Amino acid sequence: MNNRLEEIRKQRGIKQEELAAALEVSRQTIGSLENGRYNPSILLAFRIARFFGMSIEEIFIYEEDDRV
Amino acid sequence: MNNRLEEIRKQRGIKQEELAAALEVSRQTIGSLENGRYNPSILLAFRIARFFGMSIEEIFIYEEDDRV
DNA sequence: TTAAAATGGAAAGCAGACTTTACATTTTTA
DNA sequence: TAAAAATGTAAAGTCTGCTTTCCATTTTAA
Repeated sequence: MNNRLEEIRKQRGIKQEELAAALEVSRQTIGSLENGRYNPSILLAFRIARFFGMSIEEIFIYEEDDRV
Repeated sequence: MNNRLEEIRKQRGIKQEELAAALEVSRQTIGSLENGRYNPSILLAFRIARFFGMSIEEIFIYEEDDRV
C-alpha cells in the first residue's frame, strides 16, 4: 500500500515530530509510515485522516494485489 | 471502533463463510470483526470496503477516544 | 422435531504494528 | 562552514490481527 503522508505533511509545513505529537505516536512511527516500512493500524489511519481533514482513501492508496 | 459489517452482510444476503471466501480470510476473522473482538488491519478494511462498494468510513465507525 | 447449516468463541502460534533506545545521515540555519 | 535540527533506520520487546483446529450453541430446513 502506498500513501501520501510525507507530501501532505510537507504541504502543511509540519515536522515529523509535530505530527507524531499531534497523533500521540512516536516519531519513528511517522517515519516508518512515510517510508513504507509498514502500514498503519486502522485506528491510526483514522486518526491521521481526521487530523488532516481528509478521508482514509485520500491518504492511503490501496493496490489491488495487496494481501492481508 | 464499531462497524456495520453484520448489517451490511445480511442486507446482501450472504453468509459469513461466503464473505470470508470472497475476501480470502477465515470465517473466524469475519465473526470476530462482526462481534467486535478485534479491528481489521487497514488492508482488510480496504478489501471489505471494496467488496461492498463502499468507503471504509461508511463501514467502520471511528470513535473519538479510540486509541492506537 | 430432528438433522443440517450457520454462527459463536476459545487456544496456540505466527506476523506485523508500535514503543523505546540508540546512533548515523541529511538538511537547515547562524 | 560548523553547529543544530530534522530525518533515517535498526534492534528488542509488547500487543494485536489473523490463522488453524476444535467444540458448543443457535438458526434453518426437511
